[in-house]
Amino acid sequence: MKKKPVNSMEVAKKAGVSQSTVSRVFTPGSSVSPKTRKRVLEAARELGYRPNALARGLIMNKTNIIGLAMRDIQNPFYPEILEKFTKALRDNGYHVLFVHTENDEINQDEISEFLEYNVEGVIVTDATLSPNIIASLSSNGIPVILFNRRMDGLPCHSVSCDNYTAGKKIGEYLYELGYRRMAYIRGRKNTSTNDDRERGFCEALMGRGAELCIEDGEFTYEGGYNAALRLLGKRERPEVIFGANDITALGVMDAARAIGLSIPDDVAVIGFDDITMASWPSYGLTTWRQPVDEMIEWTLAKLFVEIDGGDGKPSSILFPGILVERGSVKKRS
Amino acid sequence: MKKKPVNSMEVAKKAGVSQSTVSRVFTPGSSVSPKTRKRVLEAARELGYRPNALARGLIMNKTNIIGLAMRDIQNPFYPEILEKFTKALRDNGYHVLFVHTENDEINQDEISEFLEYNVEGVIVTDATLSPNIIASLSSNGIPVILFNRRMDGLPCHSVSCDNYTAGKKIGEYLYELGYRRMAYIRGRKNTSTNDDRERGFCEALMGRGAELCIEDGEFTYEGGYNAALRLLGKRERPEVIFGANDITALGVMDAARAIGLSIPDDVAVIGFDDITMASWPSYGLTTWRQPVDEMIEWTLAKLFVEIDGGDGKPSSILFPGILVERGSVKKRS
DNA sequence: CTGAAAGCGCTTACAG
DNA sequence: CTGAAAGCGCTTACAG
Repeated sequence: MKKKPVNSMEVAKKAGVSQSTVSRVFTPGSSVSPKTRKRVLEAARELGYRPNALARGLIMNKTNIIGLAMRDIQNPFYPEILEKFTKALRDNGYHVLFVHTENDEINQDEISEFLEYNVEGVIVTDATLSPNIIASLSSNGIPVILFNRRMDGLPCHSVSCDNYTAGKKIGEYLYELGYRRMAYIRGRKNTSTNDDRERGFCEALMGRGAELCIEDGEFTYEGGYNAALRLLGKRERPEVIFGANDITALGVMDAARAIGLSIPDDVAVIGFDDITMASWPSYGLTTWRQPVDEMIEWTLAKLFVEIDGGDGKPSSILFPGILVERGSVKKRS
Repeated sequence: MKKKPVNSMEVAKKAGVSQSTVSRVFTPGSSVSPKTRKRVLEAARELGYRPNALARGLIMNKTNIIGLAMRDIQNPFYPEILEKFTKALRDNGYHVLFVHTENDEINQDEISEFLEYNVEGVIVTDATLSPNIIASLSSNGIPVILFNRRMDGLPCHSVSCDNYTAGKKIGEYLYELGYRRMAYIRGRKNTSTNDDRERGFCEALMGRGAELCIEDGEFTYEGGYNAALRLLGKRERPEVIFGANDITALGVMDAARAIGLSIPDDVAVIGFDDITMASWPSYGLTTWRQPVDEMIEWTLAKLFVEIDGGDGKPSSILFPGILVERGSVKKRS
């Protein structure tokens, strides 16, 4: 059913000029006389002409496409990220080739797509790339930016919240509030977001005489819910549970309530991310806010510099973020 | 910083064959001797060659790109849709050019992107297109499928839940349970999802001696929350509130609780969509489940038929969906 | 300011 | 089975 769209030659004929001239009219910065321009635009409008981005991309070696790979779209943290990236990229004249990654590590097929379509850069939000895949991208001169994942020693950029320090501060915060029996519900292991938060949290507690119990939660609501059930069913249940992200913490809150516990009196809960739902009255979750806007801004700035021929030196940045106190944690009396 | 990727000519030289042969090796169904194929693949692997999808798209007039336009990514209903579409499209060899629409009606710029990149089809989830934009797509032979929006008399396909009948059944269900003072919280007006649900609901109640009060809610949590506050502050508050979608209904539940009302005893709540959160223990929202998988399946089947040269006759389908009873509504005693 | 021509990286008849 | 050549729709030196 696909008809051929009109091309610049047809417009040229109609306007009585050469095809080169038509091309110039649609190339910002080219010199065309106002009269000719008008005639060409007129003809183009009548014919419904639009420059073919593929042909343009081919000859200019510039596609204006950015590859965006995202894994956990169901976690409300990410749709917001996707929306903001898409909007900002469009404002800068770029388009988004969207890939949903199934696993923690983005695979070869998913990357091939980016390579074949000659994307100008790749943003990966919550997945990692194996060193040789990053190499294959960067050997093609395609900048890669890891958003919300940290990978040291690889030829790509990364931006995330300073999860280690945040985890530590959360530990200290809870300790100072009087909590001594704590639990942490992990996200997926081997993700820097989880590991850094976990490490920071553990270190804050070490040698202070606080108990710490750890369960697996997979960064999901169900994971948080089930882990909380296990934790809260113990003889000595934790006084506070730190969920590796907000969606986990929401699961914890619901589990606690389901077995008749009240928050924060029977058990306090703290999360990480500050997704919209954390502030919903049903939850009022105390959490650590990731500075999403700054992180996105940095990502794009870096991306555009690299596309423009930046030095390609891998850089990595951590944004602090901030504790947001709501009702799910209170000072122990 | 962008280096040129290796092209088929370089591979040809290395393998000692013509460029045509290299091309054939990468074109499924072309005849190449096993020996030659092996030599070419070897050379390609060593050089890290990948066929350039843009050049291929240009010559074959087939890009393998589908344009996907989505508006309300923040509504948890849609990330799931996005994930499923992306996955299914990839399984069929297509890639997704993602556009986030800012307004209810998708605008010219957003469509230009699709046109310029020669997408083979367009899926629009929760936005509408003006007739002349649809015309410009279909005159280029690009099939358009509206997902979760109904538009009659336009040259495009549409699939959605039978919102009118569902709204009606919800009205009857509530009536039969003994509810007489009801409220409906609207989604954005002039969206078929809202209008059909509203119309069905109203008609079910008409002439039965039930009261119906309507408030605006914009399909958002905040909208639902605030509308509920208005409704529940009245002298005669409604016995049940129907939120135009689940996220609205969740806002209603939180608002009701915030002012000390219990659900469903003081006020019952019903939603629409059956998003994951509707089944969370904190909510247990009774709602109407949209048959998302079937809707997606139909969309893709139709899309592929059209791409293959279908008749282009606009078709429209409604799936019934089903009532899912949870705890937020109960029989009135 | 404008046109003729080369070339981006491919696919595909057409010969052989 | 394989190669030479044309062509997809553009941009951009190069002349004029």
